[in-house]
Amino acid sequence: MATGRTHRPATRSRGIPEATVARLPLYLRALTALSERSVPTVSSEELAAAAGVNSAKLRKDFSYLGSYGTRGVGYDVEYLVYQISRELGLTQDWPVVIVGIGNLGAALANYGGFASRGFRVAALIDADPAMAGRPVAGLPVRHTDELESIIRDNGVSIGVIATPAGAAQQVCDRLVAAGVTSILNFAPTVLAVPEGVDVRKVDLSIELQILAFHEQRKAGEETTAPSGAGAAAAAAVAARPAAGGRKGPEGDVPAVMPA
Amino acid sequence: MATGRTHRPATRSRGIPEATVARLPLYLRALTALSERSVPTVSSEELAAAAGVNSAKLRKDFSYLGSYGTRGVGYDVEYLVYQISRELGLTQDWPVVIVGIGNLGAALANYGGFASRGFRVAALIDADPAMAGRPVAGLPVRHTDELESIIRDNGVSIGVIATPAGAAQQVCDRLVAAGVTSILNFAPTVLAVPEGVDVRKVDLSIELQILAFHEQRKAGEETTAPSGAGAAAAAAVAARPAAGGRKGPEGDVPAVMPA
DNA sequence: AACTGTGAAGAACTTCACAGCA
DNA sequence: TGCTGTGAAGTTCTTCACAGTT
Repeated sequence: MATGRTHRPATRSRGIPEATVARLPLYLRALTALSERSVPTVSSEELAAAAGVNSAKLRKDFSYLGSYGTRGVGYDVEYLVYQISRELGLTQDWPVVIVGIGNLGAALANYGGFASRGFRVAALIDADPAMAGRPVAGLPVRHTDELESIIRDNGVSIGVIATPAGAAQQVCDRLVAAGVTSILNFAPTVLAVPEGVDVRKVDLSIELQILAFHEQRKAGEETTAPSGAGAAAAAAVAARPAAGGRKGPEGDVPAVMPA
Repeated sequence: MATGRTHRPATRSRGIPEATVARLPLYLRALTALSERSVPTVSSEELAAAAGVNSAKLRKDFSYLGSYGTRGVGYDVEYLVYQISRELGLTQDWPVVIVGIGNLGAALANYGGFASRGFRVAALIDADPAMAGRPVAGLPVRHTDELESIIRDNGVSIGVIATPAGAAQQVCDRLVAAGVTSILNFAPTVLAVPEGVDVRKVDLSIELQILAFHEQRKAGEETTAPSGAGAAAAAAVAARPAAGGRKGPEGDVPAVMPA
């Protein structure tokens, strides 16, 4: 998982497990696609395949929402779209601001998946005065000075941070002070927020690192040489701090040091 | 979590739990920051705070890697950086290709977090002939026709898909056929891949939807009106398919239909 | 004295397998 | 007959709490 919640511990919100909540958007996406093809009903098996999960899990997930299926038949697509949307809070309009309009911020501003799900980009905000007024995705970029008034005037409660890491905490503090209570953080930093504020993070490089981990294992298993061009990056490496007799991984290899 | 693995079931790779693997990049980032500030050692408590997890979890995680700490003292920062990097496979060079050079692809190409962790962008690939040759992040964009040769010539095993949803599966198929075995997918689609290929997905709108879910709960709890400008999106909504007597959520409210 | 490493308990999540209903 | 909904079993992850080590 590339992402994780911060604060607000393992309290199931109204009985729906976090893991289930995290999958509802997947189901919704699959259902929306079926809806567009005018498919009237779908079985747990079919929907599960479309969403990339297994059917027992899907049925269990839906059981937390209520009994919305029909035995022997399946689920009514339109009805389920509505129920899940409502459960996720997507039947209301959520104004969001995006702070940090670099490549990523611009990509987010242009991303169609937001608008189609009730998220309305209320404003794009950047600290660079040269950006101010420039249109991105049809909206004029506003300067950071206006952050507080934008939040208040639009009743924004969700903020997206796409600034460099160094600016993220400061932006976060200002968002929170102005009334934002949910933050989606793309900056590679851990944000400190007060109780009651939710943070979710997306770190692009973390995902790649997890892939690399598994990729490395594959290469090892097959005795295929890793496709990389040599064990380069191993250069800037530390020697064991002190003393000896340390147990290596699995106890089989005695912590070998590189060149 | 915004992300999930596909295929390759719950088999712990060499005894390290998935949940632990997913946190190693976080620790690494925190450690790198300490390293840059020339901090020599760190306790589990301090490092956990910097990484945004609790210390028991961190110690447990590290225990899967081996015994790399010193009781009464803590962990040697440089040494731990090396051990985690090695475990993640970051001590080798991973050439990656990015397919789909829109805003998001460009943002990824420019993202510094890749290069600094052993990921080298071997090529940027786009289907639009008008893009071909145009420099993005210092690299000329190459046309999709060259995809297979680029993969083979550079020994690429990790591919990043940042195309529109409609093109993603086709791109994926070509990547896999050419030898890619790990895919990071930004397109909002479920990708089908053969056994042995890892897919991780990042869906920008899924994260927002999860935030909206929790945000909705907060608003409910406090009897504060939701900050959105009216319950707009509730328009295109289905009526209950047929029959009656269905159990609503928690059994307390009888599945109310909107206007 | 301070802090790691880890068995053991507990919580969360997943999967099984089948009763129950249309 | 076919498919949902769900107790129960199984698995993974987290947290506790303390023995062990420097």
